[in-house]
Amino acid sequence: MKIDPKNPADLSAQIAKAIRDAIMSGDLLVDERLPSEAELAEQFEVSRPTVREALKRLGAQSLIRTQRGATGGAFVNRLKFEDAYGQQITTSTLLLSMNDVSFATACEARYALERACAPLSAQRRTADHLATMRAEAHRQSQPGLTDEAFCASDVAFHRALVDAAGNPVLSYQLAGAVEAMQPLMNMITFSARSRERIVGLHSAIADAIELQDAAKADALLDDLARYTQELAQNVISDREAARAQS
Amino acid sequence: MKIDPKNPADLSAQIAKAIRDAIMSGDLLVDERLPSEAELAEQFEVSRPTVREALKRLGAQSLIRTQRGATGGAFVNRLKFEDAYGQQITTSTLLLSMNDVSFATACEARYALERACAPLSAQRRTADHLATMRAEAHRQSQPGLTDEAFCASDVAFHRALVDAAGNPVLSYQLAGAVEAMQPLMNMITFSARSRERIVGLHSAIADAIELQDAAKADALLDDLARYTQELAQNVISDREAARAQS
DNA sequence: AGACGTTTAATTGTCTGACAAATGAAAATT
DNA sequence: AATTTTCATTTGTCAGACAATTAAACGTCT
Repeated sequence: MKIDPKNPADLSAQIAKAIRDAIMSGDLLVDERLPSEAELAEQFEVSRPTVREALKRLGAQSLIRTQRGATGGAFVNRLKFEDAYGQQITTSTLLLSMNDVSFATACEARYALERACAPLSAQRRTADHLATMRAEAHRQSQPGLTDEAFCASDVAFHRALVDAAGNPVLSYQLAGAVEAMQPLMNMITFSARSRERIVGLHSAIADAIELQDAAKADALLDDLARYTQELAQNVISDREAARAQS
Repeated sequence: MKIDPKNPADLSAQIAKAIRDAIMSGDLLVDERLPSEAELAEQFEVSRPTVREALKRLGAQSLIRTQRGATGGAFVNRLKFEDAYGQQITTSTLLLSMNDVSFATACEARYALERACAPLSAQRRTADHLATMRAEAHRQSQPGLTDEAFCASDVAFHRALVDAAGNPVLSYQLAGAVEAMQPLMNMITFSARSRERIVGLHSAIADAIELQDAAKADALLDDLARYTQELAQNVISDREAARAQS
């Protein structure tokens, strides 16, 4: 973990890579303490600020945590699912917004992934998950709700559906897809009529999950996906019409 | 983008957050140049090393890129799917290895996600994707292959299957799940007999995708998932038996 | 005037040395 | 023995400096 070619640029990146590799290969174990910044500087034959830049890079990926004081230092961090959620959501959100990903593409991906969870969710759903889904469906039926609040509740509903699968890996993978969709969803204005239909589908999905009817849940998610696409298509058409008129 | 409470610790983290928020909110556009490190230091009323630590954090997330020279500086980076792949894979790999995620859980997630792609892949597969799948299946049938090479080819096969769906968001989400499985897959030693069966399933999957038979592909993936779980279970059982004996 | 080499200014990358703040352990005191 | 004080270690921050890189501005020659 100490090879640095004589390329005197990107030193901090090279050091970060060396330490990252050591962590990923198991050379450094969870909660193990790294040498102090001064020692690392000596080992790598660089200055302390350079070492610090490398450590900050690793900190940004939640690979290490630092603590001040006598027994402090940098420690290999046990990467938690909740830490990874945040990073995944940031990355996914930026990916969608910076690459001109169409609503259709993102929506297709989201519902494809959710439908992958549905059979497992139907099989393993607990009372907790069902209660959350029903509570969110009920909230969505309140009249005074803003579009943003409606979307947020929609995300919460689908999160509960995904979490019901009882597979943290799936929950993690889908967190990004579902949450990153929210900015795109916010462009849709939901009429009372469309809200009614969505809430109806949500309730039906909750019913199917409760009855452990995976095929029904799958079909309903397919309906919901189609309807969401339809709503988005209308928004896009309206905009183009308005632009043609002006 | 310049609020810093008088808390004189974690300054670089606060600055990184401020800039990150500015990027995510659209205040800073893609390819826009940030102020120079010296100007940022002045704006935030901190020293240049502190600013640099903040920039390194953002660089680690591929949110900015830096360039030296007269017209250089830090620029808001257009986050590419390929950049995000790498981060997702490191994060997913560490998540699995550091959280005692069982092979069964990871495997279940992986195949659930792949089965979500299958219908789309069947619908949109190109000659390229089919050729890759068949080439990898053929490679897997070579006798002299090491277990690692077999696994790597397995990953390539499934990557092609996922990419055939023609949805970059899906490809991105699944890259982590599929690649992060590889270290876990490597614990399995594949006998000639089990390889034969896997290759057979792979070929059959390629056939189903070529014929655009989504139901068949789904059923075959289910078979493959079950068989993989069975192989892993055997490895685990053998180990426990060996431990009990010693 | 145009092509080509040179200088120059701006910017990042790195280094040195220093001090402040936090923190736990050891030492001193009650 | 319990509590307080001191102290060493480590991270967090700062100031100033120099090297390396890069493109634009400038000058020179044809």
